Amino acid sequence: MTKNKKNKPLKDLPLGFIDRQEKELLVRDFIISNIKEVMIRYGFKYLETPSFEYTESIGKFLPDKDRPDGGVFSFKDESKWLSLRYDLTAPLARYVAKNYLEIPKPFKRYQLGTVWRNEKPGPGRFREFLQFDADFVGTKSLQADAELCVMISEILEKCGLLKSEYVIKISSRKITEELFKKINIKDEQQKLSSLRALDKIDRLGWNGVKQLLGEGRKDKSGDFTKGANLSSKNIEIIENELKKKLPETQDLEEIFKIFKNYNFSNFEFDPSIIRGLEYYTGVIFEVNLKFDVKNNKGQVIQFGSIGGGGRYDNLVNNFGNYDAPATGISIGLDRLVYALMQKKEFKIKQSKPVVICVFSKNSMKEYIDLQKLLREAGVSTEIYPGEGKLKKQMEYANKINSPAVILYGEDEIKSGKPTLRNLSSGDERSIEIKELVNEIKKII
RNA sequence: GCAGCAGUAGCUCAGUUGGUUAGAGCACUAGUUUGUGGAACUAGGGGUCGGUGGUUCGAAUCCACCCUGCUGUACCA
Repeated sequence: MTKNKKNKPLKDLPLGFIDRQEKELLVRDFIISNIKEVMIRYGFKYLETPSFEYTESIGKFLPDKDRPDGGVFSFKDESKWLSLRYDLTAPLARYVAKNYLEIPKPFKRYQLGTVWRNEKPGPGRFREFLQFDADFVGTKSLQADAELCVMISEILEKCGLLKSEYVIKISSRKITEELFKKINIKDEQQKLSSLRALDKIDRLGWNGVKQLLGEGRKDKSGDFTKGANLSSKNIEIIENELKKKLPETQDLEEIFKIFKNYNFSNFEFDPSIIRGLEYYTGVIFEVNLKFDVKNNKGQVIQFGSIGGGGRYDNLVNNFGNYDAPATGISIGLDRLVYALMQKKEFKIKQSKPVVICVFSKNSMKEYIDLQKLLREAGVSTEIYPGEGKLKKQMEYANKINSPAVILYGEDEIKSGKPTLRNLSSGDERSIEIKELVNEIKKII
């Protein structure tokens, strides 16, 4: 405990940023290794792009503002604004536009990377998080869209999920497009707020959504949200259309046929899937987990999707004249980790070294020889990394969940038989050095 | 951004209608066998009671403003 708190730097983290512990990182590593393995088998190229991009390269909306804010972290460098990327799709579009002549067409790439969003964090949602993206650029074939769904399913199942624990929900922007034509909504703003309203079905239900399509909605705290102001007749038409159980657009009919060829059935047609992003043009999908996810207080929370994607045929085009229709998927890895950690199967071994206690600095050579012997045999081992009484060393070993402690004091060194103490049972035995590895392996 | 609620030790919280040096549990440190952890016991460290200003003889407690957090909602290109 330090005195004199005044003028000390803050030990707090900025809003929405967190330290991540080993337990979580190991699960993440496990997922990543599965992703890489699947991506190689599916023939995707591995790409990395920088964290920063010119603001104008990853968002067409900012140039005339003197301060680009609204969701991204930005700063002005010399004369240009730079931003931390907020997703991996915009940088991909930039990459393809920049390297169009060299890359194979179609171009398949996957990427793992941290993205940043300057938004209000929520449970399991942070301002810095890891995303996984896989995309096909330069093809209109729905084979690509279908393969993304099959591929993500394979990854999830490799990670240990059962078919009953997740589902891919599918729809198409063409459905809402035709719907707007049918009820004759032309105002872009009105279309947009209608889409946003529809996007909230899973959370607010049809009741809430209808309020948002109409005049507006008052939430639990008493705050009022203005709606899209559609007529009640039109709202009714929308509801009826979107409650249909069968797809009526050509792209969906086709992709379902492809799923059949893959013998892939773990999907659901759900016309209420919208996806917030404006750039989608066709098939859209969302990956939803079906088991309960709890917060740290043990309450079941509304977890929503862990990712999704869809077809965006015009994004690359924004950079120039290359016509590069594309489709892709993004997964929020940290959210997936958060959910998977709650499943019992995910007890991944953390590092728990055997601790060699230090009795005397004069015996360091002997400790090091033991340590070397054990480490070379593949046993996680450490010499107590400090000084202090045996009691303190035992407390340390206990704290780090060490399986065993080796006592190698003067007497033991003289007789050549270290004492091995099993920390879970408390048993203590004198062991020949050549038997040490075997004995320890029994304990671990 | 908007709305509601909250802010007392590292953590979880108590603090009675404003009244002396602000408390507990856990955690931490040191002891209770100078070679033995997880239990127990003893002692100890650690708080400008989120901040600033005000009301009052007196404020953790009342008032105003600000900051931060939680929840809902919006935004999420």
